[in-house]
Amino acid sequence: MNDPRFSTKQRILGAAEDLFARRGFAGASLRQVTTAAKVNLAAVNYHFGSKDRLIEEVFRRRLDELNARRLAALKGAMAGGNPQLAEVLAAFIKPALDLSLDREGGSAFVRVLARAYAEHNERLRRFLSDNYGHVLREFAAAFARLLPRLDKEELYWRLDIVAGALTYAMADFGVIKRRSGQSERDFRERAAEHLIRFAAAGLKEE
Amino acid sequence: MNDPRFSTKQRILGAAEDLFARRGFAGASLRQVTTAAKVNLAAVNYHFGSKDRLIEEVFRRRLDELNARRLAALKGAMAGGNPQLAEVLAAFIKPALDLSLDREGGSAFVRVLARAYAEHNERLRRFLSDNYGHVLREFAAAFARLLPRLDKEELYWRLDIVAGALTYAMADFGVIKRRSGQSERDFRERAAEHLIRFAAAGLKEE
DNA sequence: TCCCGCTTCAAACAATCGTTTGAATTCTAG
DNA sequence: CTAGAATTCAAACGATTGTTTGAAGCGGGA
Repeated sequence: MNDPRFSTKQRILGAAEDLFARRGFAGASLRQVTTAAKVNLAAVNYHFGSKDRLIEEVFRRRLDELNARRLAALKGAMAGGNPQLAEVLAAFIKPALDLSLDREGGSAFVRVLARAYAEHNERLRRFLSDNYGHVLREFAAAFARLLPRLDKEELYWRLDIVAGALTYAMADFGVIKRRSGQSERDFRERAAEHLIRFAAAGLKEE
Repeated sequence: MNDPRFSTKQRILGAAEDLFARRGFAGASLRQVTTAAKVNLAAVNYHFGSKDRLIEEVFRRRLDELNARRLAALKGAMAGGNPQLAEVLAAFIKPALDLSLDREGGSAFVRVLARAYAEHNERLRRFLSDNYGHVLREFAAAFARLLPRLDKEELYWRLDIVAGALTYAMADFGVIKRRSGQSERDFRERAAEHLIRFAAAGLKEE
């Protein structure tokens, strides 16, 4: 009993993640969330204070680990001395892939993440920028060292495009569907491979 | 007077487009829409029947012309006999760019379009697929002729990535901001150029 | 055992939601 | 000018929203 993995707080976060992914932040009501979590309606305001703060906690729970993995993978890729472009790209993309394979709602979360981009919500953007902006800056610096012939503006443009393609691909927005024989893991890994090769080609160009 | 460009119907569509872009379909209420449009609340249900049908009309108004332009540009690119990859890409991307430059809400609409992807709303997806799926199929066929060495699955993967990057870039999700001296048109055209070159490199790879 | 802090609960709060109504107004064709 | 259709209007509908309340239930230390 009392396993913190199934605490009221975690059950709310899990149900919120799922419903935010499927119906959006405004589209999913607290009553839907608490019903799915098998929790009393008032528990959200008791544990989180408000719906906005619940949304922030949904992000924090996943992004803390995601970005730690990304930075660790980046450090690993840079350690060898002469890192390959594909390695650095993989350091950014693979942890997101792993997250999307997490049995407990990870694939829902990447869709929530994509929604966060679509929402031009100022409060949410500032929260994400304040808490996780340094990760993007570290990767930008790494790419700058790998592609010294690209001027800064050109590099930023291309990284921006890569980030867009990644967000879109991870959230399953695309038209490509998994074939019936194929496992989810297999499908995701294939997607990451295609994405890394495509992005590497676009980044290296000229 | 009675200019159809400023009719009740069009004013509602314009206001809805703007508010859907900023707050999402669920996040923007009909009261906010009708207030912004300087129109009575009941006018939405009188002219469109329901909020869902209003959403569909917001898409139809822009997509009819967008897709007609895309198909015309594609026909132009294929007419020469030996079309370049960049031309076909431009036929797909440039009309979206032009739309995003339309003074009357075009830039809001591309953000609405991006939201449509984030919403996994079944009704909306079917509406878009039914009405505009044939455009994507025509472009896929054109790319298949241009890249005969890629097998079908590989091609679909890459087109999927391109579509994601385009959606993302057009909706201004990225971190790149327009410099103060730069005009909106200039910025958008630069974005399209980067996107076309990046996508062409990724599509041609190997 | 009793007590106290933590958590859960049913119920209600005012506000806002999409939609409907029926009368008032405006437009248009004869 | 007038009849009738098309449109706009203020008001209200029941349902649902996020949040608050105060009492009930709970578990562990004295």
